[in-house]
Amino acid sequence: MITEFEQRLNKVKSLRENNIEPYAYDFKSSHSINQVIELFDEKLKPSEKVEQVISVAGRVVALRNDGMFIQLQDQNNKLQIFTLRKELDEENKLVLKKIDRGDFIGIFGYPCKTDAGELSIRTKSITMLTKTLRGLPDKFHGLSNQEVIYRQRYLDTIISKRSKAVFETRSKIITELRCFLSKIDFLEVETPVFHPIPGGTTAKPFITHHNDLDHKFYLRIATELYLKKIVVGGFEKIFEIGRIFRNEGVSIRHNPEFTSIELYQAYKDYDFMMDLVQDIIQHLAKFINKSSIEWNGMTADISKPFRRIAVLDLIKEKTNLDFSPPKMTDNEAKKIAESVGLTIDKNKSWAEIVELVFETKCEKFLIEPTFVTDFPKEISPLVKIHRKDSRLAERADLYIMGFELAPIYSELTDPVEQKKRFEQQSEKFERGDDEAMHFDSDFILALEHGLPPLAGMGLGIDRLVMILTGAKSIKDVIFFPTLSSKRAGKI
RNA sequence: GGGCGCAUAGCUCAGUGGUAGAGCAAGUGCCUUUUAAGCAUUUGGUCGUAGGUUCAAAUCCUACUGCGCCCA
Repeated sequence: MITEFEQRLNKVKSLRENNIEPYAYDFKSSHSINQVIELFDEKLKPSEKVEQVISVAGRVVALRNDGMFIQLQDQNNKLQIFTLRKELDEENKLVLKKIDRGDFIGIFGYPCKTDAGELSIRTKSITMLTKTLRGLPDKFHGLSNQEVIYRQRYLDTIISKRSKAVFETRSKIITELRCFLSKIDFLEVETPVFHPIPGGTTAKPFITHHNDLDHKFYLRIATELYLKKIVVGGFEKIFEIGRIFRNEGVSIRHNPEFTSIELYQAYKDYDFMMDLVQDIIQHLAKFINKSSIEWNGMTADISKPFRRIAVLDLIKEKTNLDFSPPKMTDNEAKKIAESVGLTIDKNKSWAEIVELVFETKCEKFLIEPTFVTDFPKEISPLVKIHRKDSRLAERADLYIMGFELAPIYSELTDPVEQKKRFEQQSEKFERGDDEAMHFDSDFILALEHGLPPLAGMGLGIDRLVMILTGAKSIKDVIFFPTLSSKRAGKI
């Protein structure tokens, strides 16, 4: 009884016995596969050959006719290798014999076309670059086991062109985002991941511990408060792209660690920031050649100006419920919400009810890009009070495809008001709301030194990549999504 | 957190109470300008884990683990 793994180990041994090292140190390719295609594909007719030796390297993804035809794959493309055994010396024959699907090889040979007209390289010599001990997934069906796709992403991206393209696009989007912001004079900054007090949003944090300081730290749930301190320090246009950690469930749109960009510009308000967010998203979409996007069976045009509507108007539009009368009590709000079948806890306030009605009755209909504006101030503790309605805050949330993509604020700059809001949040925390904000006196101290008028936004990069690439799950745009560490099955 | 579903060979999957199967991959031999190459042949399994029911369990039941989907 001998397993495939052992057979391959034997091949390693056998190559070494013949003084062939199956794990090479380097290989000098004269051309990438794309270059070979570009230079020779149109030039050659079926059965023709060029008398020029070139070299290419890559991974063997298919073997046909007992190794006579090999599909070689490099980072960007595939190319056929055509080998006539009788044209090889003994050493090369041995290497060819030992090649398995999955191995990395280097080839010296002549560009040619087969009788069937496929561009190939006619082998002069073969070098084993890396011998694999385990085979690739099924060449026709690929990988279908989701768990293996996530735990062994490398197998997925070897086999699935589509999956690989998603990650390439992700990288390009982030690079272009930096480039775009740099051109309009934003400065990229970095702030701590370890926070003594979790802040900047309402979410459950991860807790960790620093041994030497013997101190509890939280992994950041937002970058907001540190970034505002940087603005206090004299920086007017800044952003940070970084990992955020939230101790919450995993779903098609939530990964416990995800990448966000937060961006702040001094002397501006949320109206300005809505324009900027729209510019950024439209620019990135254009950059990857998309004017409309498809996601989960829905389509949205993102080339037009995004709709802007106040949350109270939106609720009116979608449900016919009116929560806008100026002196509406919590109890009146409760009755209105219950008239459409919602169950409302006794202690819920008008603000919380408005939020709930929006989330349950409106959110999912926001397919086209929409800025929902002017949320109740109570549920927006870091946001300036609306200049025209003291119940509301100058906050806008961008929705696309039925989910939230970016919150935008006229940031609260009044230290006394901020202190009051923190106190309210702390009370909520004391009452058992473990997502409520903590009181952060360091942040208040910074505000007391003066934060200029400030517009801010946060954008989930993973979600942006999802909608721009059509990926159904956030896990499809994260190389290694968070999974439980216990391994199922055998590997 | 709740509900539903899935877990069988390296990969993709059949098998629903009675001797564990196929295709691909891998080994051997043949063929040789193939396109999921072909022909012949061989190897490969603690049927996720632990219990239970049964003369008999991959199959039925329970719990657990992992993954997926839906809901909160």
